[in-house]
Amino acid sequence: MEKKIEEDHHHHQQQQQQQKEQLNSTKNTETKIQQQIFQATSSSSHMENLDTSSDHHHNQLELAGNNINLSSIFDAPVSSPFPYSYLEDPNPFLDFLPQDNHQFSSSSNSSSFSYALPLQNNNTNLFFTDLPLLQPSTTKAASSEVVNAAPTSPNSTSVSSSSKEAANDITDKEVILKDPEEGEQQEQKGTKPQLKAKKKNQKKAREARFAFLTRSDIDNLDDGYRWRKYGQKAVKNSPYPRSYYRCTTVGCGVKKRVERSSDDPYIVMTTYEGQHSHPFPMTRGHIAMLTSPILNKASPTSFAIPQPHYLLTRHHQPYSSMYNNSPNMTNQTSSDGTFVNPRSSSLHGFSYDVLSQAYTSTTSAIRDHGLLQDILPSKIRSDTINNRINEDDKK
DNA sequence: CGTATTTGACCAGCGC
DNA sequence: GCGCTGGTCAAATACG
Repeated sequence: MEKKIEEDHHHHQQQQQQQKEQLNSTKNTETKIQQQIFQATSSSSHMENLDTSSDHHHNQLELAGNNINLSSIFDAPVSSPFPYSYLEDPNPFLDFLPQDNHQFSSSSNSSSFSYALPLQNNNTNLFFTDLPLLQPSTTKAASSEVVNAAPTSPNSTSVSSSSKEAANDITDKEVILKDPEEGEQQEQKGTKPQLKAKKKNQKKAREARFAFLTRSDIDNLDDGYRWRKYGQKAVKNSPYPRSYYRCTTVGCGVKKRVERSSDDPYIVMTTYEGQHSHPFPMTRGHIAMLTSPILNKASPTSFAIPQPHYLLTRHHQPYSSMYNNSPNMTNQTSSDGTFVNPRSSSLHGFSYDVLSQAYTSTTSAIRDHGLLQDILPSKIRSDTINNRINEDDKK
């Protein structure tokens, strides 16, 4: 059994290598491919006939009639699941996007463009980022620059929300997400009984999750925080393993899981769990960036000053695919389905509002999902693949 | 040598 | 109760 897993893993690694090579060869057509991906996801009819994962732990994808509730991928809301760079950067990534009429649209001269496609009956925020094709070593180097000199904490905003367990027991019960257990958990390391107790507690008060879809060949994206990998597991029905990371900051119990889509190896799903109990570790590059006037409108490729890797390389440019039907969001969707930036490119307010909106609006339907097979309905995934194939055929 | 990663083992939860 | 799977631990290993 284990040998088989190992063989599979080896096979997966080979696949990944091949796919990375493919990535380079298909890079030029990415923009169009990406566009098709989201055209596919924009149709509500594509939400029909979804199959669920055979993963018994995460196959609770909700099907309400023909409508899949993507919001259910979140166990619970989380206060600012994104690191500083997403939520508190005064020069948010939205500023990098085309902003005509505050609509996100495809960019004809760049592989970076964004779509945000509101789906019916979906409260979920699926953030897509369009990442460059870089070597992991580069990311690692950027991460190593991180120092503790941060100003504000992403945790400063509290979000009213509900957890999965709460949702299971008490529908629509809202709880305030805090992280009082994180310190305790650190202290409990030691004996196995303690570990058991810890795990039980974790199960009872499981941290919130926030899934983030990214297009990249880099698995462990540099989001500005420092992460230590503590595990890796083969994922059922997926050729790609899932990696487990924990924030390296003492006392911070935030975790993240990283896995690739089994159907689209270009898509990486990062699932954040918990809240950082510390300020965002700002790099020197960050400081330089924050004071740089070029950030607002300049092309990312024109950056010349030292900056965090993920910003230099447009790591945090989202597809901005916000699946959200909250009242506030509804009016921000144009008739053609194009997402309208509700905050006029002010990410600072935008993201928090979007997140809290989504979280508080999904309290009755939160289940234990959050991993890739749950967040990307198979129909969408298959559409993605089909579109990619079609694109290849056109060449 | 300190830190990060790898990886086999272990545990808990769930379905049957 | 058993088997499967996800999640975590921690010793071994790799790396800078």
